[in-house]
Amino acid sequence: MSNKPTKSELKILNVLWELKQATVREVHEILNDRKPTAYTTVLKMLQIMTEKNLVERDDSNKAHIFRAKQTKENTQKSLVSDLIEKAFRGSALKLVQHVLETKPASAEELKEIRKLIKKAEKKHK
Amino acid sequence: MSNKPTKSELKILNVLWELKQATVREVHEILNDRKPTAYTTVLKMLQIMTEKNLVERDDSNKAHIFRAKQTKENTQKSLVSDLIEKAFRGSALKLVQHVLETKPASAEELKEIRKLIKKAEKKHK
DNA sequence: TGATTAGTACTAAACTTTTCGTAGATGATT
DNA sequence: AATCATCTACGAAAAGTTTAGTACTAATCA
Repeated sequence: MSNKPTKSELKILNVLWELKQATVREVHEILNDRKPTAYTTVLKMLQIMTEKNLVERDDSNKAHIFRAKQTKENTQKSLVSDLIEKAFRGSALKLVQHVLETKPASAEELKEIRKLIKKAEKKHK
Repeated sequence: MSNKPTKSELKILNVLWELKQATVREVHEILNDRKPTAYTTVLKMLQIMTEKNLVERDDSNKAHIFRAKQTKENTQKSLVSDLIEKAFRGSALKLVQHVLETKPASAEELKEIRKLIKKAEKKHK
């Protein structure tokens, strides 16, 4: 459950999560808009990701269809764990602190976070 | 303000932040305990980091002395921004949510986070 | 002073990740 | 059937990162 995708694997995963599933062409179209990229580059990445089991492939049609193997949530969790470990030496607090300072949350988001804390505090009871 | 250090650069930065400043030897001793590493590997990394301006070097003595150029806090902030951008598409809330779920915070830490929220909410007034 | 120790510089290999060209296969079109 | 468009497979170059050996230099010590 902790296969950390690389930077460009993550770009592809984001597209797949968005579209649920996609062909190489579809992924390519989106990524190519953001940054010019050869079609075969995306293809190759998806092949590698299939080998790494980051993605699954349905090859029953000519144009293979790809799906992310992990949910966005699980992947995000593993990225967060990684960051906490490597840059925050285990202090979740510090990370939250930085988030709140770096990305000023909206009033609603803050309310939402409050809820999460209440929930977490209950666990401590 | 947004030069993202690589994995092993971060290992070195962590040592420098801890010691405030250090020679290659000092950094090497600590890293080598965790994972056997040649002295010159650490030296080379510090040279590269000097070029990248991640670190500054005082070469007035024979054994050069290195200091991190960015504070731990600033670097952490930039790593968090990067993660939010790349994996959370801007949703700070989601990140906090994952942190609270992934790394169960202590009661004290939760109290601390509450404070931060209050502070953030004041800004919205 | 001659030998030893502790240091930096430089080079390059090894490894990882990203990129893309070329070839060949498959399916659609006329 | 011949042509054209679209696709996958494969190989390998390019780029980025990490590792460590060798050479040279400066300081120390016996």
